[in-house]
Amino acid sequence: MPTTLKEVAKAVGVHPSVVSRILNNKADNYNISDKRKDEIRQAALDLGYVPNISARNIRKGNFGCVALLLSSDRGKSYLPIHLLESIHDELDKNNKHLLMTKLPDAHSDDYAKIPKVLQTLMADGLLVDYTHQVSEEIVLQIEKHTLPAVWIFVKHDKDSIYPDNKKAAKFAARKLIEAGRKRIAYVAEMTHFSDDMIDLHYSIADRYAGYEFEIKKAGLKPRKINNNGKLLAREKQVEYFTEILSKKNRPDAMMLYWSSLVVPIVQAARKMNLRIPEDLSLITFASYLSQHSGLTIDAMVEPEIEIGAKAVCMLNKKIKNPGKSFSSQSVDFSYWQAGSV
Amino acid sequence: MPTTLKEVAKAVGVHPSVVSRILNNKADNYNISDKRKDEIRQAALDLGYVPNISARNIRKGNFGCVALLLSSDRGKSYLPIHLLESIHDELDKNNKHLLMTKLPDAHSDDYAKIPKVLQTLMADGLLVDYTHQVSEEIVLQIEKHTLPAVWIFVKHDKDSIYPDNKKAAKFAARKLIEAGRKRIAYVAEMTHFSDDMIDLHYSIADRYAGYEFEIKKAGLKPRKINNNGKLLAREKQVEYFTEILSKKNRPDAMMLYWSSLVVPIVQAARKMNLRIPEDLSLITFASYLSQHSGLTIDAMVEPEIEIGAKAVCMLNKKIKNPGKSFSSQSVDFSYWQAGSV
DNA sequence: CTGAAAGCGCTTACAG
DNA sequence: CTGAAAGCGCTTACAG
Repeated sequence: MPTTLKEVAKAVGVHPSVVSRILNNKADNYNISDKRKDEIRQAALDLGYVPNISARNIRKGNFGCVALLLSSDRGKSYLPIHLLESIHDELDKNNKHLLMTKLPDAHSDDYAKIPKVLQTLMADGLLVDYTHQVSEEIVLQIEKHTLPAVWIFVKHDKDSIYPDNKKAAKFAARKLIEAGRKRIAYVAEMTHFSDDMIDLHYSIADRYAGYEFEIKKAGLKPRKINNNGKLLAREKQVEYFTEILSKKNRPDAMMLYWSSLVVPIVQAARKMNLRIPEDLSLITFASYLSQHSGLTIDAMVEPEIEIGAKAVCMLNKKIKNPGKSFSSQSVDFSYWQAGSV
Repeated sequence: MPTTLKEVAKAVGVHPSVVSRILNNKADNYNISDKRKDEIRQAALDLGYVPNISARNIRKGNFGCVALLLSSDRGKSYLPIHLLESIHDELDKNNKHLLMTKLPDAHSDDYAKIPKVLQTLMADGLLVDYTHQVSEEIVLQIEKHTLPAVWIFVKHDKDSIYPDNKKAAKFAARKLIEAGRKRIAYVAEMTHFSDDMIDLHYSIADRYAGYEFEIKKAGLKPRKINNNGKLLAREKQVEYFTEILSKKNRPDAMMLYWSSLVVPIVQAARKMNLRIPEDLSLITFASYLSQHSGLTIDAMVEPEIEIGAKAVCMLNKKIKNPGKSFSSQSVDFSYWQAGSV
């Protein structure tokens, strides 16, 4: 069993409160001799004393901890390492810890577990990372819960931090227009979403809207490539894009919903002997990490670091002002240039 | 301030201990009437009562929590989402929470913070994910620490869970040999490691060793492609591989240290009009996620889910048997077939 | 300078 | 069936 404060005190022959004061540097007002301080600190070290945080927390009345709530379903929450690190670092500045928690999803058997999970959480606040629209029930459960919560990658009126997808899409479209492209297509995601997902992520609508807006403004015609909304197996994708690129009136530029589309499109382009960017300009949305993992295509990069930091800031404010809500904030994408436009 | 047990008790007009017993289902032996049970549960619900976990933990003498220790340095720890989820799920089965903690690295200014971080951790055990050899100092700090620890993705004699890279490399080499390839090259990583990293990850040696073993066994000649150990900018990589593939005696198969090498090699192959796999067979090491993010190359896939689960198992055993060590365990890669061999 | 005491919110033998 | 009490390990006014 771990050493307690009492044991350290006994070893030195003083009262536990003295040890506590010295170890917590609350002794400045008391003119305790350096000798005694050293003596006590050394004893704590020798005995391998580690303060019991639970005991401390119970006194302080908080947990010094924030929980990151994730979906259990693969694909329903988005947790790139940079987001995680940024959340951690920002919490660390406030001497708070980060707790990871997957919440059972609506259709799962464990659904009834949610309240239990939320109850057993040792956290002062919640960071909710449900990338895709989550069931009403979960939202309700979380809002009903006493803990302050901030939502990330989701567009709510209040208490959310999300990337400005529409603005980024406009920016990307303008890049392609400025490059002199005339037949600029938008390629929607085709593989990521399962059929039973009714509520789609806001980025799906917003990216297209931004694209459409700029294209029309430039007097061009929007074209959406999405295989009629049907999923397409990985193997079939190259074929699909090859066909599109072999038409007479083929696109001379493409804007991709997500970087997973890059591989089949680049393969199709090479098959058709189309040079990038001379014959075909490409720009995609991508994760921050893509910049460092060999993406050779220009990208609108998710502002994961900033989102993490801002979310923690907002959550801290909510923790300090219980019951208060804050306006949601959008964050701009950054632009990663790789010579494909 | 949150509702306490006492307040619930007062609302119903009973003693706090009664409420505690009923809410924790310890009331079976006491024949408490269903009516009273319902009454108390309802009151707890109405008042939004959430038990204070710190208070509970302090009584139980543990934290119900395990900390995952990560490096602060990008690239020094490897945290794919499936590993994280698997760790979470396995802990969840044991009603334990997961705490994320980045530890300052040896060369950082915050280095002195390590002991403090370790001290302030509310955890019953440590899962250490320092993918690359970590400084002696950190190892020492962690071993000195009273908490039981398990290391993942690292090959120690004791208390570690790691993937069997040598075995996987042998398997991959055999695949290429069985496909009738004669000029099988091994492509070492060139971009990931900075110059100042002296201790390299064991996978670097082990993968090459496995490859070399099988190649020699088959009477073939090992060839290592690594640009003389020098880093190569992304842009230069396609050039580099194009040159290699344009030689008369070019490789007819390649085994890649990591999937980040796929893009430049595939691009170079297309430039040279080499068909995959007819003219060039490829097989790479990759993360579990790659299978779902459009990797079109056969891969030895990191067993992230199994590693997470096994690490948690071992850690649980260590928590139950303080001071005891366990033999390290290796875990096999799985093989992802994508038609490139 | 130091100690005795109260108390954070909870659980659990123990007594009735 | 229920209550009074002790105690988990700590911190912090309060008293000396």
